[in-house]
Amino acid sequence: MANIRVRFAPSPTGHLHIGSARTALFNWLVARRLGGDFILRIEDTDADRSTLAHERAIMADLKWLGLSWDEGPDVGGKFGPYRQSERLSLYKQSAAKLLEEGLAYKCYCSEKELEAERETALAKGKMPKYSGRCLQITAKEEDRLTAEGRKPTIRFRVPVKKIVVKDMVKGDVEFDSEVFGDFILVRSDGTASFNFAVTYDDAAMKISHVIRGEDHLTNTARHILLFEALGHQPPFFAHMPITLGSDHAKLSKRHGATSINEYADQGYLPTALINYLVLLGWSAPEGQEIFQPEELVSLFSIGRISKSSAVFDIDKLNWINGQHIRALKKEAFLQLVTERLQEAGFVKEPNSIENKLTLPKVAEAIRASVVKLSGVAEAAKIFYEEADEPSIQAIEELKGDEAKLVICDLFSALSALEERKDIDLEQAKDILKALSERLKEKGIKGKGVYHPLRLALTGRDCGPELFYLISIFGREKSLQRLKEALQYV
RNA sequence: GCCCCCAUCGUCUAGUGGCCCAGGACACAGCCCUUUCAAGGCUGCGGCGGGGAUUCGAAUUCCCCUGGGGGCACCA
Repeated sequence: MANIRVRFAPSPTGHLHIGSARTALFNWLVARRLGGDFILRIEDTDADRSTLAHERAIMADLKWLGLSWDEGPDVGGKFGPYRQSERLSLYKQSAAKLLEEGLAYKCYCSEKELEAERETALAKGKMPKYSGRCLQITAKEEDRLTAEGRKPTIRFRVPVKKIVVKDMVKGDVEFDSEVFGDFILVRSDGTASFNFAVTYDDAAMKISHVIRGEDHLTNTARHILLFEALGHQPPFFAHMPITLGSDHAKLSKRHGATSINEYADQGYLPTALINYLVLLGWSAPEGQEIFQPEELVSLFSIGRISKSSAVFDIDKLNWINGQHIRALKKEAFLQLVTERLQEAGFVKEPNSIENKLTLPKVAEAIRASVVKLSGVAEAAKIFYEEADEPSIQAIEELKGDEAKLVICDLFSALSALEERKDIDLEQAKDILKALSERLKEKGIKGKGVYHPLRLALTGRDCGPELFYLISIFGREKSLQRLKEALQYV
């Protein structure tokens, strides 16, 4: 199959939605997998709702996800322009031609009249459809209506026939064109309708595969008719199941965060989001579940897209994000942790000598417990804030003779170290090992050793491993904390 | 109301007539590891919507029912 060309065609009416992102992803995967082109086309024919700011936001979201396009309004391409608002004259020309060929006609019906018609049809239990009344209109009537000030729309004269959508996901789907009436190609204000602009552009831009949500399946029947009228071979179609919320209704704002940027803010990794999104409706042949984007590119196939819609499950996303966080290279994770700690105000000068030394240790110390990046500050705060006031229960625990012995032991071990010298991870481990051996002789071990130390150092009963604490705090801060703890003893 | 799509554990899914008294993952529960939490490991819980038909044999094919979803605009 030569020249694979796929497109993602969002309307710039908001941020990039989870569902749209998934559509974009599948298109991108097909393009990258088959060595085709991925085209970004902005469908802004609805001037009231479309804004340039939204267009930019969507592009930023796509870039954040790592979905790069080969042609688009910003990068150009051979088939531009890539904003439908800039293609209006093309649509007009095309519509004029259809009019001339008798494949379309002018309709002078007002919105009010159409609304009344629709209600009648609905009441009678029919699929609402345009009657085709204006098809019969005479030149005289036309003059009269024009004189009245009516501005016509241009309707497509839908041929009566059966249409088979050969869908790569759903299989052959048959429609009877009689169920949908002559639909509008050009609105009375002269702008193209969605159905017309989409079809015209997919033809003009030589799109080979249209991959979009299942909600467009009925439209596709119309589009096929239009492709024929336009004298074009229709592209291949793949309608993927849509994403549902937990109540099994189409995913929307009331289900919580639905736009990509919200997930970015919460600290989901773009690779994790991609990983999760692809799993909503696609599965790898070997059952693999965790992938980097490049792996997906080599594994993806339209044939393995499932037919039924999937429910968005935040628990699984969280798990996948954790997997991706743990798979991150040390430097990459360090960078992300540093950013979050700066935002939290814990780190002012990431390049200071001290931070250069401790930040890598902090990052690794909290890595296993972080699900989302938004949890970084919380997990790392023990290193930057004052120790918690020990609870009454903790104080009770510290009061024991054994606890006192343990704390004093570490105190003297640390005191013996050279002042102002950094305690590295290995050294910290050695110190604790030696301490544990000394105390073992006195019959104190396991929990009896480490628990009091953790309480003394952090005031908490959970957190990263102790050697991290000592190493990151360093000699002075550790001694200080131990001394403070001793006052409770 | 009409048209279209879909139907395997709570959720995401594997499964294309015998390999399936259905496999994996998340979640949940228990155990192990561990000073703790987390991570990790192990075990468990849990499903082919119902009814017919085809067949020696159906999760898998066909029909009906039921259920869910989508569409039906001078919105995209």
